[in-house]
Amino acid sequence: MPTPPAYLTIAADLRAAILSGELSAGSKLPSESGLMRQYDVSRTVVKWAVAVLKGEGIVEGRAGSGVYVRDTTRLVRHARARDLRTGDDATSPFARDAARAGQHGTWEHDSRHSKADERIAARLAVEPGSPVMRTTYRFLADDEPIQLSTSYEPLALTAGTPVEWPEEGAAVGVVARMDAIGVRVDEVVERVSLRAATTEEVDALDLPARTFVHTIERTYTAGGTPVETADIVLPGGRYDLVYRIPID
Amino acid sequence: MPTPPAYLTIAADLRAAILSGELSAGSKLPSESGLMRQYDVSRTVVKWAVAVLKGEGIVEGRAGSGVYVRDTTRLVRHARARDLRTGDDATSPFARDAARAGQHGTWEHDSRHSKADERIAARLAVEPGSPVMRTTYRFLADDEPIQLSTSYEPLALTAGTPVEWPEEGAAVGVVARMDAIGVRVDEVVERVSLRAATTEEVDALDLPARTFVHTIERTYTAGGTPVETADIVLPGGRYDLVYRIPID
DNA sequence: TCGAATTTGTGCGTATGTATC
DNA sequence: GGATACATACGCACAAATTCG
Repeated sequence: MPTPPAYLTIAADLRAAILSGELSAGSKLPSESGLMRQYDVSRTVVKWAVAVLKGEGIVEGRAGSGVYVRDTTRLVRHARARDLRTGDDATSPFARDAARAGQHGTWEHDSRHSKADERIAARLAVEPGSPVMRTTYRFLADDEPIQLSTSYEPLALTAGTPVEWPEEGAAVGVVARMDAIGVRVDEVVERVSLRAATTEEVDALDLPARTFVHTIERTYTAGGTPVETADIVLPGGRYDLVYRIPID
Repeated sequence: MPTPPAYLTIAADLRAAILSGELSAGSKLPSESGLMRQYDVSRTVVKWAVAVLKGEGIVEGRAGSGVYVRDTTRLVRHARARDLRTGDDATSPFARDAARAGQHGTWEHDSRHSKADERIAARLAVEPGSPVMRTTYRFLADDEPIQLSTSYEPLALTAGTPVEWPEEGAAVGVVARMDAIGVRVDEVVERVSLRAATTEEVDALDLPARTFVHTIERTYTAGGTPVETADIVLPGGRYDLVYRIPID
């Protein structure tokens, strides 16, 4: 049986200490010098060990200070029919999820007219170049950025109606807004994927470099016709996604 | 404007070449010696650059051979009411997903009586230590392992019935099997999460070391009572998860 | 079959820059 | 300012796996 390399052994030890709670969120790992002495290895080995944990997203290095255990408390994003079918008293699904976690959910948005590129056109079943309402969102929980989203709606559907501008009417949420113009949304499809965060996402979400994100392609349809599609970006390891699907 | 470190520049160059298709799946990256000459840097820098890409799961090193671009074609796992409500002619949801991707889906399983630990007991709403049927699965697409799953059913529900042993009856899938004993499954909840793969998962799924996996906690309920719960493990970056949720 | 060349994996030592305390 | 800590980088060495003549 081959012995594992030293840097993996050290990484495993530190990981176990973190998962057991011995090293809690926010606490500092032993310094590189300390680990060098403790394991009698070179700085190279220590750096590779810590790099493994950084790659797993469970620690974060700060130059001049130390390496710290990241907060792993998870937010939960719920997707279920009941939450989407909102009434007049509704708040947004995001605000509700934040409230469930005891946090205060807010968001910034920016809506403007745009044209569908090939990817969005295919998802909305319109011609490339068709006019769409494009809205970018940045969601904050207790003032920390926690979710990005870019939403597209075909203007052929909403132009001139009271819900043309997503954040300016009384109705909240795609289902309620479409309902207000007589469009009955009856299905939502989400495609969940995983990839490394881009540098833009690292900046916008205040993430450590080289972390992972969940990406969700969400499309609402009414009678088979897409009425909204969105690209949603969530920090990986900070979110659990919960789907509740009725059967029959 | 600070210039990015050399190793990130090299990583970005290689990543761009991969994403653009210039370096296609299965092709070999330039050797470390080649990159050292090309960028006029030390071997250390090249190794850090490649380590970034390994951490992103887009390349894979093979000692003595080279570093290769990983296959990024994605399987799609569908979760929707229509697929779960299977009739007599049904195949498993997994086999159907594989067929959609033009692959041949098979699986191995191992069922045995067991006792619910705390975690499973909470999910099944039974007392810890209660008897359960525990079934482990290993799913293969074209003979390559692609998914792991461990399923638990309370024996209080199924013991002595024709569906006690999940893979031995005529009915396929949880919904159809429960239907056969008069239990009407009406909801499934899935919680999707993300974490680094364990060494066991790396072995069982034939993954390169230190990659990510999606984990899904799935629970079927009938009238609010849990009838089955499962832990599902999928290689990150190889799977897209699609959820289709009816509204109203 | 064998051995040499190549390539990655692991590891040591050192140096400089820069952020933090 | 000085001490400490991490980030980046150079050079070297040997082991292990693979490739290929």
